Amino acid sequence: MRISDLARRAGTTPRALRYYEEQGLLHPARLASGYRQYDEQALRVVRHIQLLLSAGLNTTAIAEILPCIPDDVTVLAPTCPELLDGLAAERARITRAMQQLGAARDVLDRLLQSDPR
Amino acid sequence: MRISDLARRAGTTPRALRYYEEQGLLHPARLASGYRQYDEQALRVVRHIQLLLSAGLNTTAIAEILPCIPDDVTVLAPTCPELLDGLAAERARITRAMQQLGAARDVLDRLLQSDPR
DNA sequence: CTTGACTCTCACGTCAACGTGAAGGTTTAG
DNA sequence: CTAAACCTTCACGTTGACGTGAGAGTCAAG
Repeated sequence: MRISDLARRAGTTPRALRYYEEQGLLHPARLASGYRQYDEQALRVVRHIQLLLSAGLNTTAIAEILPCIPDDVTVLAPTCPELLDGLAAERARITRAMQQLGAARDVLDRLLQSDPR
Repeated sequence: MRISDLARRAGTTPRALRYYEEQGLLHPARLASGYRQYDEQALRVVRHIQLLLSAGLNTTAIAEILPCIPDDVTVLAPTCPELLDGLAAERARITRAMQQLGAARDVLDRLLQSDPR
């Protein structure tokens, strides 16, 4: 699978995929021509990257987490133990972010409540 | 109340407060010396700004929303009707963001589940 | 009346996740 | 065999919410 195929299937751009590789998140094989070659597994990895990015993790944190995410999603990983503290901290950060989003949504709801429609 | 007092009470910096003013979010009075003078109400406004910023709204959107938020929080605002669509869109965006955060947290939870402690 | 802690207004720097050409090689359909 | 449509590697540009001095005025205490 070539870069723009994967980009299309993941709903992103070739540039983003090259950037992920530059940050150590993807490691595609290379053809003799230099073209990047992605396998099916790469699509799931990219989806994980997008999810974690949208959760506010940066590429550095994701680079540490990704190797701990098993290929087969139904099987739990032998979690990298040195990351547990960091992961718990990120989890707490996400929970706080969700609470803040909820509070912000409540503010908007107070305004939308008097909707004349 | 001077700028660094408000900054301390709001857990932010003078620079951020000047930036908010530059973006039209705050309108402090000025002393003859040119010093900014903030009233108690300003603290609540700053908290609203922080909340909405953390929810992913930019200063432009917040500048439109703020005048619709009543001083007395217990009273609903006569909502600015032209903003309803934008507010609803932001609300939807926040809901999606919360869902993505939840999904990302689930990913982390799968990894944390095998915590040996 | 001076010193230290504020304050003011420019104005450039930062950081992360890409966007956007530039200049050139590769693949594939006709 | 050629032209379109890919791909490659630099490398600089963008965006938003500030950080960080620079240079200068202001205020409160001793």
